[in-house]
Amino acid sequence: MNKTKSTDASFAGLDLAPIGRSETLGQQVRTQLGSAIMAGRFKPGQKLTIRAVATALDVSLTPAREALYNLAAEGILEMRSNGSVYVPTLTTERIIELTKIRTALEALAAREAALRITDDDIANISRINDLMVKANERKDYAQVMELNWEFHFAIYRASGMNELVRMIEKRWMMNSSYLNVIYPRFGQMDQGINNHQMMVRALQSRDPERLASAVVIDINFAADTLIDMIKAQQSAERRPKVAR
Amino acid sequence: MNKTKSTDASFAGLDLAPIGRSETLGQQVRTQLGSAIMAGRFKPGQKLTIRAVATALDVSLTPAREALYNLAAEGILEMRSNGSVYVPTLTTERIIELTKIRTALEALAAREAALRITDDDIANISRINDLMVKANERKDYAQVMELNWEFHFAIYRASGMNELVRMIEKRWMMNSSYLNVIYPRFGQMDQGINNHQMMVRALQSRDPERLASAVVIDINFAADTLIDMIKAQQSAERRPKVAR
DNA sequence: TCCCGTTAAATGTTACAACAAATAACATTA
DNA sequence: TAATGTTATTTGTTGTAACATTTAACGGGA
Repeated sequence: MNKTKSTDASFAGLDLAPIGRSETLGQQVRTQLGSAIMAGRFKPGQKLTIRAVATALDVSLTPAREALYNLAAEGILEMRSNGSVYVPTLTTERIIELTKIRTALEALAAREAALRITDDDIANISRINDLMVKANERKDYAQVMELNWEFHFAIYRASGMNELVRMIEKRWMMNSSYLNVIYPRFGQMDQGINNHQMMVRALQSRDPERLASAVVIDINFAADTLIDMIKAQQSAERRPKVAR
Repeated sequence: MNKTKSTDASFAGLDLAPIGRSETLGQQVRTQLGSAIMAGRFKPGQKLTIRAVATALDVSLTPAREALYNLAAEGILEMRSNGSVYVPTLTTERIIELTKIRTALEALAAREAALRITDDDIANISRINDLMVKANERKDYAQVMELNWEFHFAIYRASGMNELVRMIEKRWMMNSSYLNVIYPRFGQMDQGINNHQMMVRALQSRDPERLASAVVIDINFAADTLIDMIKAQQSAERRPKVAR
């Protein structure tokens, strides 16, 4: 009946942290590439070769390949039939599909979050939003993008559904190579700010449906502007009047 | 103005298929493991070591590791901190979360499918359902499970959303290690048959909401029975009156 | 100039060996 | 007998080399 687990009493109050066993090289490479992608530091369509990654991060082919192929397996990078890995390119059709999927997932997360969120969480989220408004006023769009990320995921994490949050994260990463496309024209972000205030109010009233529809509006708005910009960029590339 | 693509006319009517360049070993291993998982040939919690896979399929460690880790990256297998890969175990809480996600994704696929499905598709789906009813009558439950898979995915594919279909496939694979748990008690599958007929009728009327709610009912029903069985199995394991 | 075949370079694939870490098996002691 | 320390075995990690394939560069001929 008695558990034989011998928790030596002399180690009771010491509160020792488990030794920080370092991640494997493959995981470290994966992390580095992941945050580079999230920060939009790769261009859409860019080719990521195994050897380039390996030499850039000073590891051998094995961990570089592992990281690259895992990212591809997760759908964050795209692997073509010749084995090369690319930063995905977004066509209009693909954006439409991704947006529908995001809508379904993030609306679910929002509904669950509205039921479970604490007052502290709401205060924190509201604070993030204020910071984002200020960053927008001083036109620090890189900061705006980062705070936007934090704002949304603070809400989604409140759902308590970790697997769902991970899935949403991946969808966001699929878009983030287009961050640099979006930056310049973010002056009209006022609409986005409006959406966020709707979300905060919905949180305060803890109304699942209201929050969900606010999230859906925000997603669709972002998708529409992204489509506009991609179209604008494409037509600009088609007629390069001024040679570079 | 004229495209310079030289499609040699002498190869016009020949209809030659592209040379079947064999997949890489890693992909083949991945495929084999995938179908073994789908068929429920691994037990929940089972450990899949790199070397075991490598020797079983007669390849070196490299492709075996690649396949295993990709499956883990996709969320189909579970990787623990020591680097070992396991067939995931489903707790009740996890099933509840997965079910909510499945509901969101498959309802979306159903709605889109109802708008796009052709008469031929409907006829085919109805035929699959008939085969499934017959298989159920002759208690060929392995066949029932396979036809159930075909039935659902024939609908989802009609949505035209490939990415979404892939996501749903992964969710199904997460459950399929429990197929062997489900087989024995599938006599009460009659309810499931009922659900399918609701889905077929909704397809025929091309009513998105009706189809979506039928799908949701089916998913929740399956999840409930799975939870029941897991609980029953656990309590059976807790008191092993008869020694093995 | 453009097409085509040839050659060279780049890149992905795989096996293997050496190493490190985790786990299991064993022996020892209280 | 149960806890603990020790050893052996298993298993994951990573670099390297050899190989196969793809892609780029080159050059002759129509």
